[in-house]
Amino acid sequence: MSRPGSEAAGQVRARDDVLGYLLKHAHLALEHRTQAALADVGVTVRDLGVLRVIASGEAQSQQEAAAVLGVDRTSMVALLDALEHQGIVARRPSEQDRRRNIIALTGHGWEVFRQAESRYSETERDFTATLGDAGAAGLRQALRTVLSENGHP
Amino acid sequence: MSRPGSEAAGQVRARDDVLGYLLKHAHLALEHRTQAALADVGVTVRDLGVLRVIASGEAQSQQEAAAVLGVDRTSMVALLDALEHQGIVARRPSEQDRRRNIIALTGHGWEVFRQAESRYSETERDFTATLGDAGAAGLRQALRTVLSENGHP
DNA sequence: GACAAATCATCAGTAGAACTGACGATCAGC
DNA sequence: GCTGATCGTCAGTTCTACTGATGATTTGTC
Repeated sequence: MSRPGSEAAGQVRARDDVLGYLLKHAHLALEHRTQAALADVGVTVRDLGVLRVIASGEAQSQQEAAAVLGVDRTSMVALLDALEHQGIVARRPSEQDRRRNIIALTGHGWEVFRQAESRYSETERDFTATLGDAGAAGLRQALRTVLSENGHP
Repeated sequence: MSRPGSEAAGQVRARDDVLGYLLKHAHLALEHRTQAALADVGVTVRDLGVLRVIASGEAQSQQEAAAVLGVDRTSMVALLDALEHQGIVARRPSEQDRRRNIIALTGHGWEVFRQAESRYSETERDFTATLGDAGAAGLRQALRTVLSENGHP
């Protein structure tokens, strides 16, 4: 049991043993490096996430994209407004359901996406370099496992 | 090379292969579960982080705590204001340097911390249950490695 | 076919956290 | 003793997230 006082420190878990801390800061560090790598492509990390779900076909409508990315549907509006204004994505009403907006990459959008994804892959490879290929794959697999076991789509 | 069109999807990396996505959502999922587990203790996830660096002795002053946690020094003021108001932490000016505030847990603060940390540990164990002890340790180690290799204290 | 309920995108307003720039108080170097 | 730097604090700005409402449209029910 922890006692108040200077000797108690040894009984408290060090911060680099706390999974929440490790996940948060690993995410932050990678995001920070990615942001720098994407700077001259003209898109942000958030944008790249949106582009990815559109390009992969995992999402067709705005709400699908929002759900996959875990962002609010109302935030997606502004996010797409900016991308549409840059000529990277285009919205058109669905023919089956005219309430929905089908979002797609423009020709220019594909070029931007290809370039941004290339920069990102490079950054990620660099980020996990010391783990080796097997270690990086193991890390991904472990994260996939905990996510799927904790109610993730 | 990616071509615009419906056949391009297969050539785009799936989202659950993207490390940034995995890290972000794993962090979010754990934070979400922790928040629920801490609800009736009366502290937030952010608070627990602060309590931990104080309890472990990793930080004595406000700025040290802010630096370790990666939060802004100005945000730390409000964070500590709330904890002090709840009687969980106490500020006193350092005797060596009277610009600095030494922050410490009160007796009640230690009790709250002990309880919150216990809830958190349980949540974390549950979160990584399917990985097994070795798998969870491997995940932590991999995260520690990439962090230290990417300029982290 | 007509009506009620649900869904999609949007917008306005609100709340929270991060960051900037400034301030007074204090310390360290010269 | 003076100058420059550091610590905690505060005010103001920005960014994101979330709530609640709206209009347009679809789906289900009678």
